[in-house]
Amino acid sequence: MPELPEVETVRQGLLKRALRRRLAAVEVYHPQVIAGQASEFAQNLAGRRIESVTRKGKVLALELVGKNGATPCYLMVRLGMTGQLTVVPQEMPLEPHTHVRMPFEKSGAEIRYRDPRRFGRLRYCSREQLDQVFASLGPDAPEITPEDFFRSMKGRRGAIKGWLLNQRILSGLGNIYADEALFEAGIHPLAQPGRLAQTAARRLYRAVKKVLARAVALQGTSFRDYIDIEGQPGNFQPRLKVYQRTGEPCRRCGRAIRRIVVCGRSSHFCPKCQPRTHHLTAASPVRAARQRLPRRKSAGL
DNA sequence: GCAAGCCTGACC
DNA sequence: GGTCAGGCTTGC
Repeated sequence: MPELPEVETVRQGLLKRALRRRLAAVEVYHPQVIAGQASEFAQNLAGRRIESVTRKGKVLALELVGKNGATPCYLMVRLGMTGQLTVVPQEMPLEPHTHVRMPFEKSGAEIRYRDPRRFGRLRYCSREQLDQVFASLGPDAPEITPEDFFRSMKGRRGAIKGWLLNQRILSGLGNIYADEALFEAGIHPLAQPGRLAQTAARRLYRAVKKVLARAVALQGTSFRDYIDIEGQPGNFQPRLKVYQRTGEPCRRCGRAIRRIVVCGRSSHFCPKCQPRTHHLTAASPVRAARQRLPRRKSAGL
């Protein structure tokens, strides 16, 4: 699952393999992965040259300029769950679920977008539109200051796990690194951000940065689908302490790792290293009742 | 049937 | 505004 370390690895790969390349053409095989009109997307990008590749959180942005050096435009990429961007020889047979091809001019290579579950999106946009999307995201997780981090926790009563996953607060964490950071900090996924002790909040701040830095250094984590630009998997899997290790012994204390669902996401934690303190154990009766009843669909009724 | 990121919409 | 469930999708 591409989270910040995986997206950053892809960005670095694009810098190496796609920078200053001109797109000879843009072919879309599955318009569903394009935000907006696929024909417009293809027409606007074809013939342009990749000038830079930036990232905020899990969002990638390729800056492209036309031949006349007119206003640059942007190719925004969200990989979703199973999205893969690769740079491969044009003659390489198309893998199943390849939705977009962008062959380079004067090079035998091309960029391909493949995405079996099609949760990812490619979007053609202006600088203003890109800025809008970036502005809607909280600070990139490795960049967030302690002041912003602690301020955003104030008064928050929902689960810390959901808080870490909220891209408007800080951007880049997904399920893997949220679980890993909470383990690193010794905090239970249901703890309340606004009620964390100062020491715990500080541990979490450091844990987020540490876990992400390590994962970036190891080119990310590959579960099923993630690969980098060259098709290589990441190397962080052996360093995972809790994620997808339900029932296995904690690497710190030996207790069996547990799995619970928090905010609809599976959450893995060590019951001994991440004790259930600093949060209300009693749910309010109203909320408990709401959770018991499946909500009715609003459409179609 | 579950996993995931992101969006929408319901509820307080 | 905060919070969270549900839906999308398909390979395992």
